[in-house]
Amino acid sequence: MEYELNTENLLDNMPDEELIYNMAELFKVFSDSTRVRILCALGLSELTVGDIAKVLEMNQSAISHQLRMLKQARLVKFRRDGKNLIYSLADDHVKTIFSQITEHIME
Amino acid sequence: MEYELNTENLLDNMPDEELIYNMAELFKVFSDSTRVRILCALGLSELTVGDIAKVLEMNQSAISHQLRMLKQARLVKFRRDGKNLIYSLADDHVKTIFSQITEHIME
DNA sequence: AATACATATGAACACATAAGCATATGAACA
DNA sequence: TGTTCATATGCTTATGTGTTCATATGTATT
Repeated sequence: MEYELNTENLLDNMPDEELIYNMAELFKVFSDSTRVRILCALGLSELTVGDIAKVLEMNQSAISHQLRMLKQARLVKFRRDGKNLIYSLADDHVKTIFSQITEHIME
Repeated sequence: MEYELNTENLLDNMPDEELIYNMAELFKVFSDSTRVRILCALGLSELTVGDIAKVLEMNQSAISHQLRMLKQARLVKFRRDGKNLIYSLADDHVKTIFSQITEHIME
């Protein structure tokens, strides 16, 4: 009788497909340096779209497109102030995740 | 005198470009469900390439390509056992990062 | 040495994604 | 109501990415 991997037990203990998919989707949001830069900037101060564009020296449209993704992922929120939309980080997980990753990179 | 954002202070406090780039690169590794599934499987047990292919019901070549990325990112390691290469998770950060993300998703 | 087996690699293709341009939306204020 | 300003959106293009197929590499076994 040959050794054979018992895949059943493994499969039973694997997180379900939907969770894995969602994880990957969330990571995808962090996987672009423009978005990471936006998040870092917002980590320092709440900012309008125009401000972000200025700080990152990028097109307003590009920033707007990326903010859309960040909103969908619930990583940023915004409030209106006159004609401006002021964006800020949605919660503290964002920061925690960042620090973990940074730790890994630093080693 | 109009309000104007002082971008200098912000820029001074932004992490440097290289770190941001590296962060994004690492997140990129986590941003594909195949890779996440591989990492989950390895979280449960060390496995050969063939085993992983079986468990995920995927092409051996596809797994091999993805393992390459995971190796480059130092998220997995391997040792040889006869004809087989046995892969396992490289360290505990991987798990920590996972749990943070999961928490965020669950909310 | 020859063969079988496990894994890696290169090329090709199909699909996803970011950025820029042009333009639409929508709030503020004259 | 019309104009202005900040932001969002649709379209297009260039670039990147995952998978497959075919094949190479390299280790064990006879």
